[in-house]
Amino acid sequence: MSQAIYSGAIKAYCVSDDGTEQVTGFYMPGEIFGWDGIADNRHKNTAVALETTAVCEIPFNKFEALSASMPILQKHFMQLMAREINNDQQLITLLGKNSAEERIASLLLSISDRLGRRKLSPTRFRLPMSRADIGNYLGLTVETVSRVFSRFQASGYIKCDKKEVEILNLPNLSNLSHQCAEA
Amino acid sequence: MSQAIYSGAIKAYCVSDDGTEQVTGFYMPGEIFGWDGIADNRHKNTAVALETTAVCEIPFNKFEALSASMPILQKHFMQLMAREINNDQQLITLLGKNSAEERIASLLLSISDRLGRRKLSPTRFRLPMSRADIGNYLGLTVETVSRVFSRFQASGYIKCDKKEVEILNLPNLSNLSHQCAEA
DNA sequence: CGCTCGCTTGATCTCGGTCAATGCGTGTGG
DNA sequence: CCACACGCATTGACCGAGATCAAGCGAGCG
Repeated sequence: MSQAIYSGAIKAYCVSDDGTEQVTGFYMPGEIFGWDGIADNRHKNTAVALETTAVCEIPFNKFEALSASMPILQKHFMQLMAREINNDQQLITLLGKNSAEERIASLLLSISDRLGRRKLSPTRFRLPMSRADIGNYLGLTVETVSRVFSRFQASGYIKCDKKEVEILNLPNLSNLSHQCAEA
Repeated sequence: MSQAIYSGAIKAYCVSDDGTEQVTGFYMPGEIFGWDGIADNRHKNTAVALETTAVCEIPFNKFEALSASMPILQKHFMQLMAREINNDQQLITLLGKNSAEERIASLLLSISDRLGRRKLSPTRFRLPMSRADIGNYLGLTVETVSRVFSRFQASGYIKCDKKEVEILNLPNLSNLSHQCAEA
């Protein structure tokens, strides 16, 4: 049914019938993904590890049995699904209303924030995904992603070498991505 | 917790802290919305009726009690939530990868399809929402929405007067919106 | 009657997509 | 060990879809 990530990173994406991929999210340690399969017990989404990754499979039928005896578990899972919905809707806002710079600033801040919660450095990290994945996720081309990274670097917001990123000016970045707080 | 729509139509949207609105969906008779509130028992989303609308409120605590005694109900609701996630991810694809014409074609077809399921005419209907709402939902400006409607009409795909729409060439429209089948 | 609101249409501008070239690290085979 | 290819990232030049600005129009309403 779903999977909890121990270490590493995952990209989730779905392919439409015309063959194009849409990255729907990046998942990092401590996060859970794979809700969509519940709808019809057939995943429309696929997931690939972006680096060496350890996951914990949670089969749906096991979960059903468990939650019958533990109602609190059921509520917890519904909350996690609802959080997924909120995340998606945040992404929808990002794609519908925000510029390339705003989208990438938001992504960087989201990653920073999520790493911070896991007690990892929120200002120095390695992006697990490629520029192409970022572009796909944010509805941009590789070239635009690359240009924005360069521009951010020129402005002194970040320092980055390929996937290695250091956030230098967090306030300015979050100023760019005036989005609601991460769920 | 959530609401089932008897008649009329609803637009759901959320406002970010900078005050901008993002329409996250249109809901029609027989559909259910309001999942997001489960995450923290506080809705980030708001809903307004677009026309005279009758809804049925489903409070979360009632639901919890019910589903404890009826496990099948719980599964059913999780499936509905998962469908919501799938819908959102379809919208994400639409916003990230598709042109203005493709987005609007998809919306028209989605409405057509959903009306058809309720045994209403899938080719002649009245759009319950304004051009501005459509634009907000699809990440477009009012002007672009209006222009695309005009272009579709010029191409003989649809006939429309303000909110009254008739689909003349369904194959061509679905050709435009080469998207995966609605969940 | 005059006002506002929603919709349409036109003119212009701009952000980001497209096309193309280059660099760079890595793996592979001679 | 070197040559080459391949994937990924960067950068530049150009172009176009859609945003922005502006004007006009019909319908509803005080």
